[in-house]
Amino acid sequence: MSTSVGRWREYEGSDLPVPLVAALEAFVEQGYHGTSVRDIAGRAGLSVPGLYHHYPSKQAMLVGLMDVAMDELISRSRDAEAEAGPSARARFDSVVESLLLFHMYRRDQAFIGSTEIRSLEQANREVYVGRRDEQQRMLDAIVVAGIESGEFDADHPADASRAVTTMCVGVAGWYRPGGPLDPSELAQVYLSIARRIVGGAR
Amino acid sequence: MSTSVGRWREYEGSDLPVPLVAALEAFVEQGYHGTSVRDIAGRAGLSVPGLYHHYPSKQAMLVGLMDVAMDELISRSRDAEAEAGPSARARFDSVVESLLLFHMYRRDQAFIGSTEIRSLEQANREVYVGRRDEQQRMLDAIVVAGIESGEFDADHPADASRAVTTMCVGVAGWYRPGGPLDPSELAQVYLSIARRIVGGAR
Amino acid sequence: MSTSVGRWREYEGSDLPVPLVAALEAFVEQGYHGTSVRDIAGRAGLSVPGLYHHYPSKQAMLVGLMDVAMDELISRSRDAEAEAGPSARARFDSVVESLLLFHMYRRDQAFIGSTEIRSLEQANREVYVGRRDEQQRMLDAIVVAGIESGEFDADHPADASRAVTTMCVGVAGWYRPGGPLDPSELAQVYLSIARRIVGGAR
Amino acid sequence: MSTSVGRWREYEGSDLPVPLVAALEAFVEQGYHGTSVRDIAGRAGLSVPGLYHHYPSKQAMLVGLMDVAMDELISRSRDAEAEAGPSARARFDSVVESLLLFHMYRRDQAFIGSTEIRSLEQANREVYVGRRDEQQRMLDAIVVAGIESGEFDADHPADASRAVTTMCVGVAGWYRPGGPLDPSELAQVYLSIARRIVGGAR
DNA sequence: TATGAATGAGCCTTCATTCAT
DNA sequence: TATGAATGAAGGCTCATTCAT
Repeated sequence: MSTSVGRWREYEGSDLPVPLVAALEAFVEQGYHGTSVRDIAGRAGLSVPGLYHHYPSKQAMLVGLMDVAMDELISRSRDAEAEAGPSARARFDSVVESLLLFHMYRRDQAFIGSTEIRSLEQANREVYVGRRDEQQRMLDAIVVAGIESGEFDADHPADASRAVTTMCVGVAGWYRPGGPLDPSELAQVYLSIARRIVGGAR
Repeated sequence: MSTSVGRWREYEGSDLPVPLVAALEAFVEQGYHGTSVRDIAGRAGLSVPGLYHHYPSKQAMLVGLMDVAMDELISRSRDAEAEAGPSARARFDSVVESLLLFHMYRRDQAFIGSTEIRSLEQANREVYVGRRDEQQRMLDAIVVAGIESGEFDADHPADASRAVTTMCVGVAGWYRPGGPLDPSELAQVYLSIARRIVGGAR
Repeated sequence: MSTSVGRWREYEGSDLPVPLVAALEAFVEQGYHGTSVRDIAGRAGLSVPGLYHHYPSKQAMLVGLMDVAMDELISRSRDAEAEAGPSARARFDSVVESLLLFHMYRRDQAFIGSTEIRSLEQANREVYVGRRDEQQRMLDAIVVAGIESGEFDADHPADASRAVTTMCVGVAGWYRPGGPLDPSELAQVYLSIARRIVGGAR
Repeated sequence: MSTSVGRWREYEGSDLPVPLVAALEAFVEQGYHGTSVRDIAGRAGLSVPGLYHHYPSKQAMLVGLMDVAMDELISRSRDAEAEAGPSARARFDSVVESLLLFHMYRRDQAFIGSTEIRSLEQANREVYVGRRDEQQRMLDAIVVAGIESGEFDADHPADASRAVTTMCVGVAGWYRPGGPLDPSELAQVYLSIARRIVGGAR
């Protein structure tokens, strides 16, 4: 998934293949180990071997799901940062907004991406965690830069950065479309909280 | 689990029965559905029927684990609030500190308490979620009180309160004993972040 | 497969169709039931339906393989016998040599022909076993004739004949090209053993 | 299985556990890969998990079967050789008779032991083939000793020894109890053939 | 002719749970 | 109290085979 700079705020329905949509739904409801391949196949309108024609294993579906989500998350947050220009505050606002939007518009994928890491097999997990940590370091660097430039005044930059990420990821755990605020409004609410966490002049 | 007022900061090893300790370890590593009863029995040094002698089902072990944890969390945070006196800021600090300490000292139980809710059977889940929401409402009320009294200045009290809780719960996802800061030091770091979220004079 | 009289000693590469070569390899390595149609198709460089275009079923491939082998075995041993003239000893030598050569030059086919009989479906098995028994009777008759004529002195003609056949068939179980003796030399070694089994003057 | 010297000729019903008897029957009829665990369980009068309570895998049943058979074969042939005293001819007669009796009285186990080697997993196969080769070397050594002593006059000792073994093993492929000759009579017939193969004075 | 996609049936294995002892 | 033995149901996955294209 790649978005042009400026398009990181725009979301359409995910173009996930039908079997992955089915797997995603099932994993969200029941967890990876609580979901049977038969269940996924049923939701996808396929027979079990029909499903295996597209994915060689249940694990491959989880990996596919998590990879697509991580690709999109990284792509959108990079675009957001690139668009923001050099100021740490602008980059922080842009990246945090992109994280928040992603965790609302891609709620289910984001939820699985944070709760099913332990269900990845060793090798897959290592790759995934590496990418996630890289993503975290992007925000860490912005916070550190903002403190060095005097734009932020957090006492513990790494913890502040982690708290912001935790909050953004947490959104995927409770957000449901159809509430009183739409995603961009909610994003502003949580962005204002995130700004408080890193501090500095407002 | 009940603590006297004033003792909510003190933690000893959990007095969980051996089978629940075994189940807890397994659930943390592999998740509820990824863990077999045989695995739990093996970790507990029991035969499978021996385990069933103590708990009627795997689900009962999960419920037991989550109930014990929620009992302790509620008990400690009530004690913390009671000890703090009437000021919203003092109550906020006390309760948030108690949440943070609990999520470090009872990391595994807290982790399971937040990640395996979907593995609870319907009836058990309803009861548990009710208690969790009640716990959340305790912090919500403090935040609202602080805003009304002018102690806090958060624009969106409910979201601020949820952000604080999310951050505290998130601690259980990454905290490991043996880091550079001990739990009480780390609690101060995150408490300072929580204070920023609700704002107001410092 | 048909050979002119006098050519029963001459072997070229088997002209087995590609899919049967693939099936043969796989059956030798893994057995009939241990081999999947996908495996055969892969070895043959065909898609699965492409393979089914040539053979209607896996069973048909086994039958094809065993029929070709039995055709060739019978054809060659008949030619060998015909060439030998009337003497029982000459016919014995000729037929046994042809058996030995066949089990070396057509080692894999001979191996499958003796180990996968139970994998033939009832009707196919009956036909195949009938042909194999007919082949055995050919050697039996020579041994009996040799005893009646005084050329052989085996005490138990049927058992001697079976022992000779068993030994020849057994060759397909261990012979590998590239050893110190070439097939015609090895055939002489085993022919000398066969002669001892039926006995008589040397 | 261990037999005292002198008892290597005596056979009682094999004391194979019920599940192994069931597996043996099924493997003989259908081959290892052609046999399902359900089939074995059914023959054994057990449910499938009941069967797994006793054996951890289908492969373990095959290994169990082949190990028991090889243990008994080695034990009996060693006893037979020990009993025979120093003469090569006496040792040959004794060992070959023990091989023949074993392949009749333990026909099915011997049959599986020679036809399902390729169904053993790598590691199991290596161990098994090592033991089988060791067993073959026992007969090889006797034949060589007999040639050196002048008791035998085979031209190709290794081939003669292999031919004898092949013949003995082959017996398991066709022998059925209830024929005109009982095992000890049949053993004498085949022993006389084996003697011809190694030759020497009679 | 060739193949991507599909499937009913079945594979080996493990599940949570029970019960006689 | 504890456990060896057992089981119905289900697990992930593969089988031989088919068919629309």
